[in-house]
Amino acid sequence: MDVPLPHLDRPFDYLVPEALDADARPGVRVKVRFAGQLVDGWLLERAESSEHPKLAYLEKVVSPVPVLSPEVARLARAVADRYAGSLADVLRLAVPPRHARAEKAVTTDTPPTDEPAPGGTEPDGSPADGTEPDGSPADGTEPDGSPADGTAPADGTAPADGTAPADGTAPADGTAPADGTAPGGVPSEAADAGARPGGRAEVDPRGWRDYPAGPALLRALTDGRPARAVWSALPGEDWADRYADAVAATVAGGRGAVVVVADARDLDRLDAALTAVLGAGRHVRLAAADGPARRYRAFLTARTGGVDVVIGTRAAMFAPVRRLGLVAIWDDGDDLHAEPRAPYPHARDVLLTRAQLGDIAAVVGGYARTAEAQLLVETGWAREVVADRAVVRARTPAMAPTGDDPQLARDPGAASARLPSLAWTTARDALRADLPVLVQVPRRGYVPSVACADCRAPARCPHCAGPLALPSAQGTPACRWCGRVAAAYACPECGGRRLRASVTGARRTAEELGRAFPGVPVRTSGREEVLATVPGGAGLVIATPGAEPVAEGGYGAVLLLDSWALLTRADLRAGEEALRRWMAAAALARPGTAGGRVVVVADGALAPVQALLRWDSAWFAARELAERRELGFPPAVRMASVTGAAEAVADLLAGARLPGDAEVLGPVPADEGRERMLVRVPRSRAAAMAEALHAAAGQRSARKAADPVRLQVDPLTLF
DNA sequence: ATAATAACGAGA
DNA sequence: CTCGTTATTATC
Repeated sequence: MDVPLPHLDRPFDYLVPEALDADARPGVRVKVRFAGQLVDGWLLERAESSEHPKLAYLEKVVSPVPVLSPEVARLARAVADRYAGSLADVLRLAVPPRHARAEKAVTTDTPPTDEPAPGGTEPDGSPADGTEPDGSPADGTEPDGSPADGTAPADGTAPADGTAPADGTAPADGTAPADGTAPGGVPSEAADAGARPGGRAEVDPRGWRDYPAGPALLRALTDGRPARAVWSALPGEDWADRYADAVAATVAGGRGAVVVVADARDLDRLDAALTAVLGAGRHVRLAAADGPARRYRAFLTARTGGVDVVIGTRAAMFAPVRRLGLVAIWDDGDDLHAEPRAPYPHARDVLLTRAQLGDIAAVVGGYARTAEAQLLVETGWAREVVADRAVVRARTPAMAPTGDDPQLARDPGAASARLPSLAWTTARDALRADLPVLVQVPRRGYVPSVACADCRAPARCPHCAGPLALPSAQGTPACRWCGRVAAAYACPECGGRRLRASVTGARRTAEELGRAFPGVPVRTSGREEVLATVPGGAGLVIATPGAEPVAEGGYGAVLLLDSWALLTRADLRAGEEALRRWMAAAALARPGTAGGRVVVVADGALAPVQALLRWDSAWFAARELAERRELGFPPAVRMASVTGAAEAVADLLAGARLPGDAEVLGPVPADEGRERMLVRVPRSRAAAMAEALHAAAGQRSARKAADPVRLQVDPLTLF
């Protein structure tokens, strides 16, 4: 039922009129009369009988195309359960809005039928292997709204099933759906592919040879084994080519792939790489930015089996792909991978859930490793694919930290105001060698902190020394930590009373640098205009994080400015995020042996800076994860945030039958007068917490509680 | 939203 | 004890 009310998050039975019998197949959109009105819904399965005494008739089959595949239906249910959300909400994300013209175009090319055999028996589902994608044991209850007892095997240890791969893959919990059937109730072709004896085409591992476990990973993909990898890309790595290789290896084994990237630019790059490797017409791209018609067309092409490879932004994470054999995500630390609509699933988690539910390989890749990816490695759910230190050293640009030079920084009139001398000389040398120089500058407004307009000292709260921020352009500055308003701020350094936004935008920086290096062409790449590539000769490129163009032959120098602004953000992920952005920029520099240099304007003793200098984000991620264990933050634990009007939040939590070991923290004030409470449980209780919160939300919606409450599981920002 | 149903209280 | 009103709950 396509209604978002949590208390209606379950299937309802309807009679199928004779006239609709042929079209009424699992996966089609339908309209039904519900509580007196016509509502949209999904036909999940056909059955012979119903428990319910008096059934109404199906009103209409919206379209005979079974857009919701059994695999995706099962995935959507699992994602809803994980995120304490409703199936309807997830399906809204999983199946793009119908576009009738696109549907006509695609379905006249291709017959709309494929694996879900009409009238096929539906297994009762939930093989319920007791592990989560992160390798932690799930607790006993599987709140999938499905059968009878609702209990799953409580212990997370599944017997090693016969298909457990020897190399490049995780040990222990590679559980297959017990009976070898796909969710659709037909024999899984995937299982066939895995069992088929060798002799298939082998794909050249190319750049994967730089990683000791790389060739084995590709072999596993071709052999149809569910390898799981956390990949730390080398600097200078052409990640899109590597993913194209991985997809090609999967396709060579007769299976399909889904690859998710963060933004349109990454998608274009992957698109090109894939076209080069697979040829045109073997894949489709699925992105909301491509428009409803193209998006739906791509979706249907995949759904009807026209292609077996889907790439895209997070809109593609639910893409229906036949015989899916690989899910992959690039740069999983990018916050664009977090879906902003309820129930706020993260692309990485959706893909990993998908890999877990089917016997599907997974690759989580990036230059920088997230704490979440580190958890996959530490729990043994995935194997790391990393280069040897010697190779890393050979590929890494020469890196150096440099402190902010107070003399220059205090002289706002100087053209080089923001360039410490090491950064300046490094850039000059690269330009003299006719090499391009990349300057990474945080986005204006990214860090809302303010500084003294006269001496540029960061404005700090007089009470707690927290960073002051301007809520709006003309507001009164307030402390980000304690919330006190600093009405009459006076700079402790120089006594100045005027404040300014402390982070200068890319345009301003471009002007300043243009003056510092006269005669050198300056390009900017940022929010308004993102450049994909720049030519190899001398030139300055000013880019905000995520918008750095690739330079032909690599940059001679990369300058990472305003680093303190990234590091002092009041955010749990500040360090991880800073490292991710630095590595993404530094990866575009030439290797040190070819003259590539990176200067980061930050204290070299800081851990994220250390990790950058050594190109060792695995070390940093392990440290980060250890710290989160210490503090009790995700991903070491599972957290949920409950946001809304104070009474509503209290009401929901009062009605929630949380697991005994749940901790309730807060309240802390949230924006617009609402407040936020956090619920924290050990990972083993994650499912129970989600179910309890979803049920409590159901109780509230059933009695039509007015003020809404937002439930978020593992929200990206905690404070 | 709306209908069925349970709960309640007043008057016979 | 019954009827009429109101709160509650399920909605195929």
